[in-house]
Amino acid sequence: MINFKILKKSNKSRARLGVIKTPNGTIETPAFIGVATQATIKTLDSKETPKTGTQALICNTFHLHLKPGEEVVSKNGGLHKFMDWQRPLMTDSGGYQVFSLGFGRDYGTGKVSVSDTNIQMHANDTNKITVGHQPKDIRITNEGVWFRSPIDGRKLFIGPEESIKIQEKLGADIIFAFDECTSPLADYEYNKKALQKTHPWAKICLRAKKSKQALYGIVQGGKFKDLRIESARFIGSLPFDGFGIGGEFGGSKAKMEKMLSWVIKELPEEKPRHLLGIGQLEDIPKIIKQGVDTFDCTIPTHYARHGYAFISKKSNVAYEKLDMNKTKYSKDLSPLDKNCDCYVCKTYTRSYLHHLLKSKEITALKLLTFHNLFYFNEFVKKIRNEIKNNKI
RNA sequence: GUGGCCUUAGUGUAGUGGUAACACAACAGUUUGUGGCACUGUUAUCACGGGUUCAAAUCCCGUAGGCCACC
Repeated sequence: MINFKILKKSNKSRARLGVIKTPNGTIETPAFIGVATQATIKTLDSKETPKTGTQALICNTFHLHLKPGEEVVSKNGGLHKFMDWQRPLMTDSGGYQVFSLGFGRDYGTGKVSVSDTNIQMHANDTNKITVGHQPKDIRITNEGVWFRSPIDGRKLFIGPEESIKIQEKLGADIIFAFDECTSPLADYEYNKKALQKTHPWAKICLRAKKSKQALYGIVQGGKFKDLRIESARFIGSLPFDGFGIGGEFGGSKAKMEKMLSWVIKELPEEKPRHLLGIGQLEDIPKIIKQGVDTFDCTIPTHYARHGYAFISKKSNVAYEKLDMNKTKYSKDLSPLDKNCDCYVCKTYTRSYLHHLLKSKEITALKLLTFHNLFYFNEFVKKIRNEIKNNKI
């Protein structure tokens, strides 16, 4: 059960300011949701994470089903107690793993765009995936998906009903419908057929849910306008508590904005919208202007573990990405970001962080994770203020 | 003093006649509903000087430096 209140609508864009009330606290929107796939923000514990300004987390059904299993989580008193996070919590349905462990892995592609090297590798592969194709390691049927466990190789089936049952045992405040996330390499026909699975699955998810958890439906349709609109109309007409927007967006930022503009117009105004798995810093103002209320993204935490820090820039460019592995930081006595109020920036020099990274100390990953999350949350907080002050 | 062995990218090594390989480092890039340090590139006239050969890191001679054994 959640309650979404819109406090203010921008008159310059579709952006809006709001509050999502959950049984475990509130989320001020627009909000960045931290990715805690395995029931933790990697390197941080549940006492540290709130200090980054992170309001809510999203865990993953597929991963937690495999390890430790929803029964274990349930015996621990549910996800909130298990991970000591008495704040808003979401679980992703496992639908993304249909892509990431399937065609995503087969072709080495991300979901947003095919990277430069992959563009060359797959120059002739656009629309390569068409109706009838199956990924190597998983099998997608009308009823659900047969996965092979990355842990011990055993086969396991997850369909809409299974996903909901698992998510009920996990016990997050907001759960997601099971969907098929398609690849950027999939053609129109494939995406059309995928909707013929995702849409019935959405209804099954609604019927299967017995708990009072909030359930979000997920809009798919790839980069194709009529499919996106069809999906948004269908999913938007069902009695979900909110809506996720998933899948791939045609490879460029401009197309992502366009896709959002098609979809969001079709969704009920009064319900929250969550954009799944986006965004980089430059994406965030754009998606908020399109009317996105919450979004999750691995960028701040994932990059931190590769040694990158996001910092503010003096010039008018929004931000800068520092690779703290570079030798040039070995004697740099300045903080990561002198405009940042997080304790990492108040305490340590770049020189120290560089040293920790080169020494392969896990503290390096922790400090960078903390700073990056803090930076992202501050970034979004500023945008909330801009909406409040009629600037966007 | 005599005999033997060694010298290949910043570092450590592979390569015993056909136009230099690997690891780490360095440098440049990638990462969007998370494989916890990944991926993709770039970087050497093979100690120096001669010689043999169509062809030399590779064979021969000399020089320099290093290691070992013996007197």
